[in-house]
Amino acid sequence: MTSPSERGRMPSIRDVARLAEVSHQTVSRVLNDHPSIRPETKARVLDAIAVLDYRPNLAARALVTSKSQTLGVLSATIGEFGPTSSIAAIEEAARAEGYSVTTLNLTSTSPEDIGSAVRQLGREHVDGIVVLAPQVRVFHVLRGMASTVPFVTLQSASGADEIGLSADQMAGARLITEHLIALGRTEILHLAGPQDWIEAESRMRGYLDALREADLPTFPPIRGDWTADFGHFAGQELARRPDFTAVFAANDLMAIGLMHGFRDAGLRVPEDVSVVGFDDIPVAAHVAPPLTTVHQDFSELGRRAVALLLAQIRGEVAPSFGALAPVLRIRESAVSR
Amino acid sequence: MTSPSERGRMPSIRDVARLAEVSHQTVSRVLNDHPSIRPETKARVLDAIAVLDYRPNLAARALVTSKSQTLGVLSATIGEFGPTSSIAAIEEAARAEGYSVTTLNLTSTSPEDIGSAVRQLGREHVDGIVVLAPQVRVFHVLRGMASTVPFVTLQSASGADEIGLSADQMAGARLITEHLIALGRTEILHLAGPQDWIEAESRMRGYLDALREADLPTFPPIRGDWTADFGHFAGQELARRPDFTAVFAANDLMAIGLMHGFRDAGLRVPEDVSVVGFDDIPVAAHVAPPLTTVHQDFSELGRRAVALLLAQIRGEVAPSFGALAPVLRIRESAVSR
DNA sequence: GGAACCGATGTGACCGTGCACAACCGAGGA
DNA sequence: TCCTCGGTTGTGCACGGTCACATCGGTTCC
Repeated sequence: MTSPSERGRMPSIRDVARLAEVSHQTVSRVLNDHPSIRPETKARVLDAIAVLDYRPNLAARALVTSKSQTLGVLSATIGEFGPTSSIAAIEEAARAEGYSVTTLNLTSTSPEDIGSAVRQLGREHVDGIVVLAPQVRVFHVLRGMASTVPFVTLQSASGADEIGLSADQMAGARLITEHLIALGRTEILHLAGPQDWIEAESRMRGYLDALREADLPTFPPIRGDWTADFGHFAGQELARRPDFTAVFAANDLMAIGLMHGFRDAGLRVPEDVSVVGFDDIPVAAHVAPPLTTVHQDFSELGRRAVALLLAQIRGEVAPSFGALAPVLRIRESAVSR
Repeated sequence: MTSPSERGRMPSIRDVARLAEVSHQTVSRVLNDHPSIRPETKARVLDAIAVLDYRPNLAARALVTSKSQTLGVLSATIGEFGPTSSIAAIEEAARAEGYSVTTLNLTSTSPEDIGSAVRQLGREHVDGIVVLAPQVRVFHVLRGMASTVPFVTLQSASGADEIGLSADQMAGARLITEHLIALGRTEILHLAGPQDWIEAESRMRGYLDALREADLPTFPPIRGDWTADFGHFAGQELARRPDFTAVFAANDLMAIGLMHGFRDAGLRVPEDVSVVGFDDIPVAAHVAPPLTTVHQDFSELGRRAVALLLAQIRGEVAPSFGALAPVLRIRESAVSR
């Protein structure tokens, strides 16, 4: 004849109720901050909770409410600095609001894989999803899914009507291209990101706009894959046709690789060729020469994503954020001729 | 008079049972691959599942089995390359085994915060925890908690009796220090990681052992904080007392900052001072000069962590892994005098 | 003075699954 | 023929919460 609490089980709401000499429902009310509970009763229940070291069973709660207090993060980026910082911020912001976070890394961006990833998160009953999958394709798949789960993407597509938010990539790209122009560089190449990426497109458009506005010649952009290795390769190749005086690389990693390639080929950065990047990763300030780039506040981006998603989940009006202003970080990899 | 499945609810195991004309228990058996089910019955159930697009409710399952099929990742590292790669690998390996992953980033490593983080994961009923919190202190707190949840740490403490695994840091540090010695560098400084970090200690010991074995003078190590900014600062300071010909920095970020500092002070790397790092982050090959360092297989580490943890959860014998052999990546930041 | 109402609490059902146990059936051995 | 046994299936309950509704005592208002 042992009581439930003696059988080695975790204490349940009913064990607490027994100890506090109230009904299990009263305990539930205390847990959920129900308004009409006498302070005295509440205190007794809280005591019992403390004595038994009771913790609510989230699975049971999820079962009956069909809300898991969990957010999903769908990521299609391979451990780069930016997305990683955002994810950390998302996680922190979510925890602060009482949500836990489960991440799902996409290894491919085929529609089937995206679909099954979203379904998997659905199966886990996440209350909402933050998507860090900056490929245009992913975006379309998601919109087509008409999923029942609310979601937010960290990258906005071209249209302003999208549910998404992002630093203003285009403005940043424009800013840094104009910086190169102001330095007197007129033959400016662009080492772009992969075709499918939303951010790659925005940065390229910012670059093109700036050049056009200044009546400067544009060159067909080189398509890269974001990696330093590719930048290195591109640098070696480009050095053979030195018909340019500056390169805007779509991210810092490629910019650093690019400088390496130029070095290999005997081109001097910044004197012969100025190089600028995008993102302001932690090493950007310390490479040789220190990289002029555009700083992005990835953490703030993550926090905003959570705020937006939670508003959507709770049916509140979404807070409106202005685009995150990009900041130019002028260092030494670009100088006037 | 509507059936449950018409009320807009998700189909349950009983809806499937009704359609397949079996009991709900039979459906449950099919879902769990129970051996004694007639193939014909099983087929009928599977049909019904497909027709209704039924998905098991994980919350209900977690409630009754008190297993969540979820692994927790406790991380105390701020978005560095290594841990991030490991986490991605952990996530992938866990998903492959049918587990989902929830991450929890520690902002402080005070015993209270660690305790509450572990409790939080416990509340979420994770089946096991992977700890990427390389501080000695965290290790002690965890051991003291006698938590009921199985866990694995990605960094082993000094004792070999610990549940943990790691690349062989000491061997890697030794390897690269010996490389410097072989190059004829005899006055070798060490820019170490923070006092509390297990990996910082191992790398330092590897360094000290190698020097001692070669009968070379050791210098009191400089304590850094892993960041490139600190490396930069240290480089400028060290340049004032050039009584050394090489520096082994405990990670690549600090090594890169260090080279920057030396450059600022007019010291030539590698001619005047050779610099080596640890980790082999993606930019290491592309900075100027390309950084000689020790390569670590962070992904493999993550996979092994999951294998070990799952074995522990399932009560199987843990697979025994040899220490992950570190690999020297010889580049140009260290040369013979 | 009684009805209506409100705050504080209790009662029972229900969420969707897995487990223990029972029941049934056909085969095989005594 | 009867009993045993193992494969196959069904019945009822438990898991730990929340929700809808009932209850009860005390005010308020007419």
